[in-house]
Amino acid sequence: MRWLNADEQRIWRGFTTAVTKFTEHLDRQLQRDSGMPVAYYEILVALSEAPDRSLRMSELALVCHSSRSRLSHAVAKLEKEGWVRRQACPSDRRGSIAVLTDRGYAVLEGAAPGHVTAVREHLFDVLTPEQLRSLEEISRAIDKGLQGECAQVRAELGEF
Amino acid sequence: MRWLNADEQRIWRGFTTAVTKFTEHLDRQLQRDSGMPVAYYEILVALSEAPDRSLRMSELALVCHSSRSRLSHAVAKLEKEGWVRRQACPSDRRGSIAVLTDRGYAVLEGAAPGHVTAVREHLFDVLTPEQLRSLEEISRAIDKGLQGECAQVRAELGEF
DNA sequence: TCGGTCTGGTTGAACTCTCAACTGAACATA
DNA sequence: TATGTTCAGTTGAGAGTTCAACCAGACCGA
Repeated sequence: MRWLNADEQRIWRGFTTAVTKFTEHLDRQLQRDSGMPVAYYEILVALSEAPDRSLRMSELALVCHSSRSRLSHAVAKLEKEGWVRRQACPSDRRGSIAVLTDRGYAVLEGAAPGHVTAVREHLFDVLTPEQLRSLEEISRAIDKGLQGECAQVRAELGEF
Repeated sequence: MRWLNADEQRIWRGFTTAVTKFTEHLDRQLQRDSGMPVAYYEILVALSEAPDRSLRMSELALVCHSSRSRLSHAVAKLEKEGWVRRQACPSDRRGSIAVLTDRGYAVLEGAAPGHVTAVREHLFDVLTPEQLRSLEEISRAIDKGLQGECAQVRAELGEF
């Protein structure tokens, strides 16, 4: 087994530090200004972009990179807030369809500007166009390298 | 306020997707193979690298980019496992020093190879040297752009 | 049509994290 | 020495996540 050498360690720690701080900042901003965690925001976004502002739970889980369980709990909470409602799936009686309510849409409209601003300020404004191109490639490479794993998890646990 | 354009959205989503999948993979691997979340692993690493394998709680929080509260809960758990113990700080009676036990060190030795392998497989092995250099710069830029925010949070909440 | 298996989704318990409140010690000032 | 403030760390409650167990409907071969 090969350890990380000094260069690799520096890169690794720099990367995790940046990602940790960045995601925590976004989470804190959204929680403070709109009272919801990023995970819930992403559910609302996914629904808002779907036809009829609705998606089956399994589709939604896929889009949000969320486990079924997590999504189920989250949608339960969002439903209690009145931002989402669930309705039966006509074609498959096992299925359940999450629908973004008007109130949910309004909340999303209120939350989006602050969130987008935070993303812009701390990602797009601090990187050069060249670095952004590079970041896209890097993301794609990491994602691709993870395909196998995720498929395996899906197979083993019926998750994702 | 400026929304993200199509290019920016593609980059943004690619980035969050990659980061989410990557960190979840690491967390799952460590939890499955060594029964601990990455956050706890990082505490053990930080202690193992400190002189006498010990650090004051506040130092440890700083190194781990963790809030005092989170760290306190985490160390309580690690103490219950017998991987860490707390002792009084001689120079400041408010202080508390976390010490990595031999058992804790052994657990870390057992967990490290799998974790490092996962990091290598899904980060260093999928990126070119050029991309790694670029990633380091990108991380540094993001981190730097967040300095102000973190200082502000520190000031407001006495956290970090 | 029956039984077995797979799939979509939910649930509860255990765990981790966050936030705010709190304790006790240090420090500064009068 | 008394008082107010700051600092280190802990605690408990509430919120979100994970994991495993579960239910019910769909699917499939005999």
